[in-house]
Amino acid sequence: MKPSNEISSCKTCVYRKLLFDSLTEEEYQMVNSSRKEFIYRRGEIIRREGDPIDSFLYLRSGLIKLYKTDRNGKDHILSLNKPGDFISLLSIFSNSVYKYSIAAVEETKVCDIDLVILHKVVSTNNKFALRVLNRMSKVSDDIIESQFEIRQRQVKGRIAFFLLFLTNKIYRSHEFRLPITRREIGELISMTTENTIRTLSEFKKDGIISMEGRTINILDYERIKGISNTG
Amino acid sequence: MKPSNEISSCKTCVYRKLLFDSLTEEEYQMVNSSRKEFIYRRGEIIRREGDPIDSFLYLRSGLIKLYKTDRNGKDHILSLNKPGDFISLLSIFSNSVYKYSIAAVEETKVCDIDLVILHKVVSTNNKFALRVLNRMSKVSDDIIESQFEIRQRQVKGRIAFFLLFLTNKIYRSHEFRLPITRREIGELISMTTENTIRTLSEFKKDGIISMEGRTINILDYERIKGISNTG
DNA sequence: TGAGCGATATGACATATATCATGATTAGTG
DNA sequence: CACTAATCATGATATATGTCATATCGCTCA
Repeated sequence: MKPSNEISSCKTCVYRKLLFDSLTEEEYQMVNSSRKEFIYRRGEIIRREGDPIDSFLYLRSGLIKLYKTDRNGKDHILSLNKPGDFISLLSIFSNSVYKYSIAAVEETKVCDIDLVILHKVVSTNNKFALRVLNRMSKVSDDIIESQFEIRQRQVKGRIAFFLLFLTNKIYRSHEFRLPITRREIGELISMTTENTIRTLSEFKKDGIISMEGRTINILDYERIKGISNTG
Repeated sequence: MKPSNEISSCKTCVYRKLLFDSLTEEEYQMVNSSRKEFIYRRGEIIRREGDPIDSFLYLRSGLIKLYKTDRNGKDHILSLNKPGDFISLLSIFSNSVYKYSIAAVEETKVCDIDLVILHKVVSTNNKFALRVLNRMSKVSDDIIESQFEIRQRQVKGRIAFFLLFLTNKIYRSHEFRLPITRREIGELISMTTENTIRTLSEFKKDGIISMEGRTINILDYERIKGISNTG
């Protein structure tokens, strides 16, 4: 991890209207001056489960995973998050600790705002507080929702669901590079690495996707949708 | 569902200190006067997924389940909640709709506070707002946590985990009546009714629990803990 | 009070998924 | 550039779990 040298500000941030457009000039100055920016490379851990929450994290670019490690040392990925999502969960209001770990799955730029500053702004600007709240609760809602979707499917349906997730939510394209290893896909949808690989190979053999290493092309979108809906 | 006739107030509520002790007399009057109380019997649906959120619900006595119905009509229970837990999720701040259904699994008394009133108090009393926020985020945190615990175990471990949950979190006793059917247990821990029944029977045959209909007695707590930790 | 339905129970069998083994390929690193 | 370790890949087999069938029990309500 290293500090970013890029000159930037919340004002020019593309995600500004998601969050900061309700701040007064003074509030904005407070937030922006306390703000640090960090760059993490693929694999780097941004926060560990149990770390104290002392800042408000905001994903500027890249892709991260939220995950928890179980008692056997096996990781379970809760969600993949892209810019615009909040990383810090609601726990930041209870001044608690992280309930899961956060790692970069590709080069990722993170904004870091001191929690004391954020609290100050939140307590004086009601509109902003509500905005923060909304964005944050979305993260947990999404986790619960996707876990629900995963647990009602079996292997093929889960893989299909995951491919649709990448197609529609992450890349908005039928062609993309898998951002995570097959092992991580397994950790995300609760199945073994072997079965993940096997199922992707099967999809390829059946001609509904093409696959060259990490590069995937959704050839038969409707068929994948069908598998996601029935498997 | 029927209105409760019991004379009660937030002031004398046993859960008062969890939430209402930071209200001024005036705020308290506002909340308490808008407050309605309802009683639901076992099986009654309190809210359905998709219902608009127009009130703040608070569980006074009884036990409820939060659940979602999948595309095949199968229910998946997200959590069992007891008094002191908040039913309304954070979505109440975005004035949205329920993301899951809520049903009573035993006779349950629910306090219902008009959302407009709650918003008013929240926007003027910061301490209260934070309190509400904390209690509400706990519900989603708990759901995510328990789903994580379930998904890392297999059948026996899940049943053992569920028995420990009832023992430690719900009844605080080694002897209790199962609040839900075997089918619902399956819906909670993602397994079939048959396997749920089989596993409970096996635990009984092995002498680690006694079981007479819905009445369970944890005979060998350490053994169950062991199964929960390794299975 | 008894007809009927859901819950509990259990066995036989089918199937999904995990595990283990073994190579080939790829990516990172000195 | 070569070495090492991770990733990807696939088959054989074991195991966990689901499915289907059938029976009893015990409510609930007409």
